[in-house]
Amino acid sequence: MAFLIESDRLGETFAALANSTRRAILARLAQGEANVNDLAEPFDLTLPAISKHIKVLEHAGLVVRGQRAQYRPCTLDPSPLEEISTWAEQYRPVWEARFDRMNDYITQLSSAPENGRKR
Amino acid sequence: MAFLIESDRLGETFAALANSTRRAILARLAQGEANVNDLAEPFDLTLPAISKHIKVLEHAGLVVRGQRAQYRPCTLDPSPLEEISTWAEQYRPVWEARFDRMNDYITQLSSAPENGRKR
DNA sequence: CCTGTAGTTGCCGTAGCGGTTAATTAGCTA
DNA sequence: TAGCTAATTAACCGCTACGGCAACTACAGG
Repeated sequence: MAFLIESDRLGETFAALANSTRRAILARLAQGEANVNDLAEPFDLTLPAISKHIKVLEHAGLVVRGQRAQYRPCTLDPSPLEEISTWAEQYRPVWEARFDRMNDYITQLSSAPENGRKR
Repeated sequence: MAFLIESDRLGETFAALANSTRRAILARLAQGEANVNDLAEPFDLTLPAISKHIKVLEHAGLVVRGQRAQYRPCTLDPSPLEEISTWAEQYRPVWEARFDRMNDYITQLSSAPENGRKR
């Protein structure tokens, strides 16, 4: 009965990346696979907290989990990062145009007869 | 007494982008400046709700506000988008390596003697 | 079977988000 | 001045995020 439940993958990715601990975990995983304890080590957080962060990343598709004995190794899946990069790149024309408009603005300012008076 | 309050600009940007309404507002602003009522029009939300979304975007540095009579026009500031694009691009080597590994995997598959059996 | 190690699940408290309605501020215009 | 339009603020509600602790599951090895 999954009716009209927009999944918003992009939003989920952004939400996952909004947390600095999670971004740090991703950075660590970019070096290669790691267990939960390894990932937890740099942080002043309990293991359950890290476990939950990992679950968020997993749900966002950023982390894939394995199973070897009692270890559940994490690996980075970068495809959502590719997606958000692509999304952001949509706006590249805007931030490149910014300089042009800035120039326009400055030109306007210096050629305008007067500005900023209070009435 | 603002002691040890890490500002986490990147996190704030990601958090702002995590909401689809806010991303839609940005998309609209990419076409050019707009007032709050204009921005609210496409959504099934009250004006205060939109006003709050705008404040989030403003606080994240994604929107700059003006003042003309009773209007407070919004314009897009794309620099945080440039930042997150740069951040994501850090991982490009990872997602490009993925294809190589995929190829390895496919090569393995096609040279393997049989696969996909259920145990 | 018991013990140790790795990790997850459940529950709780605090805080913030996303939405509403109602009231308020700010500026134009008659 | 009064009244209209634009937008924000205030107060409130339900829900979720993030952290902790305690209990639990899962597997390996003696």
